[in-house]
Amino acid sequence: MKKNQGEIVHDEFDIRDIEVFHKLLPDEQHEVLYRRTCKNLKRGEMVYRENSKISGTYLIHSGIIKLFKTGIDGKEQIVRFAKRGNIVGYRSVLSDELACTSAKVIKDAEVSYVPESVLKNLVMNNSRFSMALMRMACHELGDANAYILNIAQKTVRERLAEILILLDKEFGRDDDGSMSIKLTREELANLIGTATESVIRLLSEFKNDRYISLSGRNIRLIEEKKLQRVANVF
Amino acid sequence: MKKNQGEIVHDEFDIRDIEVFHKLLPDEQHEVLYRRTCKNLKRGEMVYRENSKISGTYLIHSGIIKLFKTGIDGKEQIVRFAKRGNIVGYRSVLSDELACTSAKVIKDAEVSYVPESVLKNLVMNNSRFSMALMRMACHELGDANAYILNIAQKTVRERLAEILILLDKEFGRDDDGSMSIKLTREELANLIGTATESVIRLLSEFKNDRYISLSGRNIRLIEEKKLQRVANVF
DNA sequence: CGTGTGATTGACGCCTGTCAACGTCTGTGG
DNA sequence: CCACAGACGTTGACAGGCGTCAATCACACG
Repeated sequence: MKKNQGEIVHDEFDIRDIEVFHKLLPDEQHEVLYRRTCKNLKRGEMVYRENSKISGTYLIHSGIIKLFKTGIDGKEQIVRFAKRGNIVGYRSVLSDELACTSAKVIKDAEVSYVPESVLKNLVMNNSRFSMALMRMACHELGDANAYILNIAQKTVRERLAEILILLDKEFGRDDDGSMSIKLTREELANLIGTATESVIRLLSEFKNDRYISLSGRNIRLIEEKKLQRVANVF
Repeated sequence: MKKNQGEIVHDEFDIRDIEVFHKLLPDEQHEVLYRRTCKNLKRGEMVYRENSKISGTYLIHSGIIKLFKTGIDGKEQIVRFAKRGNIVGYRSVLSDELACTSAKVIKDAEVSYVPESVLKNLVMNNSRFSMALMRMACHELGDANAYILNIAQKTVRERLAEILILLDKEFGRDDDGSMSIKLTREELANLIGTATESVIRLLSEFKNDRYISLSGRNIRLIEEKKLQRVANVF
């Protein structure tokens, strides 16, 4: 949202960023606006932690959040990213369970926090909204299933090639042509379920093969077609 | 379910088997009973296929269904089982997507089929039911995330030990003490994401170590504690 | 009794995880 | 401005887990 010149009042974000909330009636939207809290979060900040009780849901207006589970000896497993338009934490709220993932900011983010009671009221009273949420959850479930297949059946090499293509598509590119999402090698490893060193080796292999170019955390896809072939996608 | 008093039609199953339908009002339950179709399915029969349009959801009254995705060169990846009380196919119906899995009968099953329109009407009109369904979907999403962590970070050996414990717990045991769910070695492999031969080798290893006993597809857990340790669960 | 599916076992080797050492960069504090 | 610490990236060496291929066995079924 824009601020009034000079005075920084309007650090409130536009609820229309979040598609699923389009289904709300004007009154309901106002209710949300009234009850929500806006926050600016910097890279590295935690949004919530695995196994904690979540008392509300977070709407992402900008930036990127990673959702991950913590495994043996603290190794993270990223299960999903959330960007503008997504909401996180709703799973725990709606299923009345503890958070099954942690959420951490990857790219500075603007989020608004909507208390549990508000969300649940909306679900109970507005069936169109409820249906939209359900559709979202079901879609995510489909993604998760696809993810399981990939990790279970593909080699690390294939998974890395595929994830590069997916991330490039989902988050777009910066002006310089590099992928907009910047991950550490470790985060890439935690995403495809492998060791950091393996990611490094495979990335430089792709680089030598001229499939991609590297510059720090910036990755540019040069030969997407060939990456596709490596990824074994049909 | 009984129809007219006295006359009992045996090929109709009790809707109360499915917990989420408890939220329905009497009228709505009757609507479901009136519109549903009962089926007996034998091991090996397909319920629906991946990438097909699903026109309704299936309620499982007895038996076991496996849900799986088909990967490269046809290798199956099992993502979930469904048993008495579960419903399958609802994900595609509610998200208006093609089926992201195939469903196949593992243990002879009694299912009833409820057309899409009926399910959607219920969701739109009964918010308590809708909430219950949502809760179910969200819970499944949590399961899927946990599964991703397991496959990504654990060794085949650990995954096998863990899945044996989980299946034993979820499906119970027969009179002879063997796990109630009988899977082929290949299905076990498709569940934990490995090769059939690896499952065979590890099973006989567990057997030699006296953690389990084997007799065809019957598996009995002898030393669950030690399996737990192998599984690396905390 | 032939046929087919599933279970086993052995051989082989590559992919990948682990360990260790080192290089690079950034921010901090003296 | 430099030194230092700490996070991140890179490279090499090495072993072993696990996938693949192939042959054989076990068992059910028409």
